[in-house]
Amino acid sequence: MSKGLPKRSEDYSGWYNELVKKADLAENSAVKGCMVIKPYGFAIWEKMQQQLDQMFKETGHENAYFPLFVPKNLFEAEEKNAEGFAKECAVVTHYRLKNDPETKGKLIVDPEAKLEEELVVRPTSEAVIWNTYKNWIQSYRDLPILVNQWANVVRWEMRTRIFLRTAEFLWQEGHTAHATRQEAMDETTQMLDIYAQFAEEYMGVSVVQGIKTENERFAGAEETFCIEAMMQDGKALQAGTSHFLGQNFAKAFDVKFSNSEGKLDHVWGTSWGVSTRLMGALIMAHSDDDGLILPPKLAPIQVVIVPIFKGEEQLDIINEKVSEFIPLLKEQGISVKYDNRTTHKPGWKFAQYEMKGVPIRLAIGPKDLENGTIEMARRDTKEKQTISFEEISSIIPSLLDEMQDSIYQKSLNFRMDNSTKIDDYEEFKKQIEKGGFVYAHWDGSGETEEKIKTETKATIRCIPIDGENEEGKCIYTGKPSSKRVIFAKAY
RNA sequence: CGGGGUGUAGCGCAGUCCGGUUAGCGUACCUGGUUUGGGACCAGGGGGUCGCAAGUUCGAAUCUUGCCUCCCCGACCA
Repeated sequence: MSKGLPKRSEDYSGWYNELVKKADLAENSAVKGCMVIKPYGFAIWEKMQQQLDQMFKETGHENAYFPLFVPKNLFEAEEKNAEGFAKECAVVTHYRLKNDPETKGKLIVDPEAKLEEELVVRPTSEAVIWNTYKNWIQSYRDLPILVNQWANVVRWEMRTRIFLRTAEFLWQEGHTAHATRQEAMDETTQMLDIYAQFAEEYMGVSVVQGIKTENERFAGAEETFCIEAMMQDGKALQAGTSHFLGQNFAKAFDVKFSNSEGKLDHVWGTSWGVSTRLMGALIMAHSDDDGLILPPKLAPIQVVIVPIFKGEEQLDIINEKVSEFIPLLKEQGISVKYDNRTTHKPGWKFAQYEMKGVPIRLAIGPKDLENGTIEMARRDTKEKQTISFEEISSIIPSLLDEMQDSIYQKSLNFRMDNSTKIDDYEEFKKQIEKGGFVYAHWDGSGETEEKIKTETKATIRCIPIDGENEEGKCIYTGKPSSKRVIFAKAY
């Protein structure tokens, strides 16, 4: 492994690509557009999953699993949804291979094994799930249905990037069905809140909650809510979406129920998801030129201990000393790794664990044994301090909390510092070039949105939910507007 | 999908233009020794279908054709 990363300031995307590899998170596979998530990267994803899963269950959701394949006739049932995804679908057309009669040892697709009904590899599961819900729902007593699935999906993207946009990715998709519009809308916003809470409290990433414009809305939804995060290069990253589906899918799949008055009505739906893209957000939001910076709550290893020693006798003494306080940390639910391998030098280990973003490093050597101390270094600020053995079990947990908070504050400050209100189009163009979120007035038309996008590459990330109503003029057309929206270049 | 670049040991690269000894270098790896408070040093060693396939040639990493990967730019991207 070669040393060092490209500098963020010189080559941001090169920095990201190298970091993903050097921190052992993931790598490109032999399959076009598909990644291999390596154990260390997957451990972070598992921590995210566990936390999200818990939050879903606390709000009454259950996990289930639906098929990977969607028969084409089901897929096309909801027209807008089908149209929106059609261009990026992988399609199974045959079910058998056979030996190539012309070249020994090669296989060909057996032309006689053509499927009568092609199967679409799910780019999202609304179709197959709503087709199933049809059988599950007869009465208002069957509602609500609150189901989530953890799955993989495939979207045949033209241009891929590890974690941010891959042809196959892992995600969760919640699909709920409700008796009333209000209840479905409440579900939609509840899940958006959960995503925002997860991003901020666990990932330490500050986000804006908002509503997508019609152009950016999920195909088949009546309204799409999202959380938008800002990366260190000032670009936006959509970190999660929650869709109010109205009765669109219920109508497309004929999902009706009798209400308490005995009248038939279509059910109301929502769907919501976050994906392995969150890994990309986590990496890009916090890390520096020395490697990954992980928020303690999602770090697979929270504390690493590195012994510094000459000879086996010294190592034995350190081993013994360390074994005294490791249980005190583990008791408190802290994950600790003691790396007393003799195959690598301390300096090498320091650099490695910095690359991998381990929040706290403890180093203990002969000097410390003499003084009854240990050197404690925090990854985010690189600060080191010497503490006594007695203090370890009390200082570490509070430092982890402090780091979690400080990482979030830094992200929040960064977003604030790079958010500007602008009312002049020329100035707008300059600011978009610089990066960050630009709050500007917009006349509400898709046409204007499209023109601004063509001229500046900026898209409307969202109409912020907590934005104040404020009279103004559209930055492009000068037409009246009642609220600012967020423009930014996005991943 | 269009334009550009790229593919040679685990990783990073040179060699390719102008075909010709045994395909090199750094790093990583293995062995031995000295080391160990920020990516150690010395000596020795192993590892290659030169992206894949076909062709030209006495001879191909090098030339030709086709295919594929990854990266950058564009289009596309709930």
